[in-house]
Amino acid sequence: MQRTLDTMASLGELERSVMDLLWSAPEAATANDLRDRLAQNGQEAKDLAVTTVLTVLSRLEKKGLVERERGTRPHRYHAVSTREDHTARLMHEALGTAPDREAVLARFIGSVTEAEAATLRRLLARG
Amino acid sequence: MQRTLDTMASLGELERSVMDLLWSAPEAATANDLRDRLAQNGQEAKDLAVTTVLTVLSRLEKKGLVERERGTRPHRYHAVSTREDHTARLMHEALGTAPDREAVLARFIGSVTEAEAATLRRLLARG
DNA sequence: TCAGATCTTCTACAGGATGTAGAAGATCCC
DNA sequence: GGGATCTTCTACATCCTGTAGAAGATCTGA
Repeated sequence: MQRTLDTMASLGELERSVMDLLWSAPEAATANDLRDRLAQNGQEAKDLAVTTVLTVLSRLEKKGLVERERGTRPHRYHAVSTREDHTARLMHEALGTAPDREAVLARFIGSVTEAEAATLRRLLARG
Repeated sequence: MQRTLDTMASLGELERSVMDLLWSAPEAATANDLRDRLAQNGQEAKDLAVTTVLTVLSRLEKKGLVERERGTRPHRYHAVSTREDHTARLMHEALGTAPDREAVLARFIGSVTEAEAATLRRLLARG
């Protein structure tokens, strides 16, 4: 069963952890960097083989979420887009799956906090 | 690997097709109804065994997306929530995965059509 | 330059999710 | 009661993800 574009966006747990690390650090990281940081992640600390991290990075690369610099010797990896862009795109993809987008937006607005609503008003005002 | 709540929301192709049928018809449907409708779906017409449809329905039930009326003899199935509610919830879940929700909303607004932006303004105005 | 260290790629396997459906058990109607 | 209809159980294939060893590639100090 082929995964369509949108379902591809759903990441596994480890894939997600790696993306979180790449997203929260500004610098491109090596597989070893990531391995070490994963080993020190408070609650869900994972002591993984570097090859495991490399495999995950390759898969993320194939999914288009990560890019690697092949020039440097320990390859360096970085997220292709910011977490915010990625998340916004996911939201947009979800929105796109429904025929009546306005109705979806109506429900969505209803489920948003007042603070978020205020943010939205502000963003939509100067637009 | 346990699926978290949000990843559970990502459906397979057939599961998605069945949900689409349940969402677009007002009446609760039997497995046979659905089987027949799947067999007449223009492009991606699928000629499936009824048991296949039943299996999928059971799985959707387990995921909380579908409810079945056990009273009637051919059980009747219907979606638990509307497509719009479901989609809005997905969007909200996506939003929840990012620490900086406001930044996500900003990107999201940027990717929305003018018509949708207008809808949002209207919805947010009377709030 | 060469050998040990470091790094990457290949290959592999396990477990869960999904598509698919037959066999067998349950229920209904004539 | 018995054939027809319906549901549940069981099963298998494939894909995705987690996980990592083996083997190949590359680098670096002596």
